[in-house]
Amino acid sequence: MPRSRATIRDVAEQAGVSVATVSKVLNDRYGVSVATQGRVRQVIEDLGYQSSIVASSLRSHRTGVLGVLVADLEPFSTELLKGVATAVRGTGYELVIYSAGGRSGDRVGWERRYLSRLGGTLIDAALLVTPTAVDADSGLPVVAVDPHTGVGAVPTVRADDERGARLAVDHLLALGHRRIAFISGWPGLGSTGRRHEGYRASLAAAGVPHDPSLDVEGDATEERAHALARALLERPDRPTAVFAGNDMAALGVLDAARDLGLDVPGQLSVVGFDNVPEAVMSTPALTTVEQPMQAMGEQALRMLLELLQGGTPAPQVVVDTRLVVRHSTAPPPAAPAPPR
Amino acid sequence: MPRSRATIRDVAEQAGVSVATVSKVLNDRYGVSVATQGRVRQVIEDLGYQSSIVASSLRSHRTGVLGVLVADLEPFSTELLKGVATAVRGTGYELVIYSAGGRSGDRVGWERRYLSRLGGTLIDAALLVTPTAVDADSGLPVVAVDPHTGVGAVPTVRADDERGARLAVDHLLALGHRRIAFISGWPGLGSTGRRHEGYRASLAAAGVPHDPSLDVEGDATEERAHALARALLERPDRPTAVFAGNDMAALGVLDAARDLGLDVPGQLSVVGFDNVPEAVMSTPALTTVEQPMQAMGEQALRMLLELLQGGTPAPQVVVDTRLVVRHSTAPPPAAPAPPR
DNA sequence: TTGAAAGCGCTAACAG
DNA sequence: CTGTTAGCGCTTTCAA
Repeated sequence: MPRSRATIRDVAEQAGVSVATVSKVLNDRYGVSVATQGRVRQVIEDLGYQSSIVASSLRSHRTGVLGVLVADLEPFSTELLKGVATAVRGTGYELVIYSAGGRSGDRVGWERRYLSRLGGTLIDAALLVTPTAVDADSGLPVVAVDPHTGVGAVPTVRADDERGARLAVDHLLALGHRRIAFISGWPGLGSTGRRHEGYRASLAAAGVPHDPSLDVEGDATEERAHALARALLERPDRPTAVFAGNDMAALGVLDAARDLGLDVPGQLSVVGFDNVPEAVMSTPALTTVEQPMQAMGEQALRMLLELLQGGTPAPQVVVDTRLVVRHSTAPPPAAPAPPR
Repeated sequence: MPRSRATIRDVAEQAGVSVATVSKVLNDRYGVSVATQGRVRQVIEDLGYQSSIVASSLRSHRTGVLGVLVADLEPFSTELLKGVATAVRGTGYELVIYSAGGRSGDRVGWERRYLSRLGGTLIDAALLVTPTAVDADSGLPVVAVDPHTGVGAVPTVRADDERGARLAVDHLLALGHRRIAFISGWPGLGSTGRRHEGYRASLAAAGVPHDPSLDVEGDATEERAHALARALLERPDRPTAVFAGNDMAALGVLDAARDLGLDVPGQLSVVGFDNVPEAVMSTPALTTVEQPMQAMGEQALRMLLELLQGGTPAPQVVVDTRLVVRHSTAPPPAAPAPPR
């Protein structure tokens, strides 16, 4: 009985063949007699042998595993991962996920380090979720989902954030709102910038002047949005609606409103962005802009596969967003009837 | 300029030393002059060199990475992972997560295969979340969280499920309910069995006869619980309360009640188990039994670390559960005042 | 203080 | 068809 894990050598000895032969049957290579093959397979079975991914990839420079690098495991990345997992099924590739664990300190360094320590030996390609930077010369096929601005020539999948934001703000405007605040998502993220632009554009198109004091910078946490919203809502000239750069932030706004005894949507309308599962379950259910997170994950993985096969995927795939009206939006208090 | 990633050889050449020396400075070994050290570090910097985890671990049999194997990325495992990520911070270990992607087909095989292909070469130890089976002889330090029944001599962390279930059912009984249905979680999971026992025990202690037709087998999906609950609630002698084996199932019950126009908690009380984030956000907010998922993740990782350091962690750590009463439970319709 | 050499477990020519 | 020979990139004796 093997004390530690069996190696290819153990199998070779037991089967009375060379390690090369074992390697061949392992990899379904040509040139092994059926008899030998059977014998070897039997020994493999008996010993419970499993080849070491590490050793084989070190030699063959192919691992059969795709890496996904995420900054943290939160609702957005988790949804995305579900799509990634779906798309990888049946491709023969396996998936490993590296999470930076939310530490935001050394994002750039973390991504670089992982990419280069793993690349070529541990993973064949990588999917980066909201990466801060990507070296084009990492030598590894890479696809990014919603990267920070300035991330270079990497194939990217992202949502049509600007349009989504306009949809959200147009909806609020159509309800009669004029004082519409914006609490942004993570600064630096491409999507954050585009959603902000959509907000400004929609306001401008409606001839509503932009009030910078209603336009604040948040991140993707409920806590921060909560604090920000509180400050906004305690003002005498408080907004009648808040558009949050992502759902978690919107949930924080909902909380802040509850704290202050403000009825949503009676006294305050709130719109989010993303449509994470949590948005459906809030009280009231959140009106939000949906970006198809799972589909984005699937799409990104497909592009990675294409890259792996030597193809050239589109440099940027933009997926549609759509407004999902639930119960956190209504006309402003004492508003004129909305224009029809 | 290096076409592909720099290797230790490139560094050695550039610095005019041997690879052995580079390896020494890389690993902070004794016996390198300060001058050489500086020179080597400089070259490493210049070349952007990162040692390959794979190659180094192949030789040293130590990787510095801990693996977490999860069947899927759902609310429970995700919460747990947050705790794991917290506990790993500052230990010098890195974390990689392998997800089977929810495919339930070949769970046992998947776990074995991964454990043995990665063990010793890719990960130093593994945390298994709801594993179906663990070979004691995998040769790798392993800790399990809420394993299936029959998983052998592996250190385990789990919640006090039976007590939690009793808490839930006692609460329902105290409110005056007598017809209390149970929709279980994944069959086979240890926690599922214990929660079921708690349900039976609580009923028995109160002298309420057990009605097998109210005791059905679910899993951890909203869909299945929805269907099951629908069937239960359409019966003329429908239960006045449902205790679900996990929150996702409870959410499915809530949905089913909504479909049928049943008011919760007015006409039906619902209790879940886990207290996932989604439970707070449902309408009405879910009364549920909390198991400290993040803490469980932290605990499990600490045990793994202890194992790694040659220690002997407790064979089983059982963490407390507690009832969180929110708004999905109330006395049954037309019930007598609850006994005080 | 340094480097040469041996090998981790495996695959990839190539020769037999 | 099968085995021999060379490594992949790195760490680790052990001599120099």
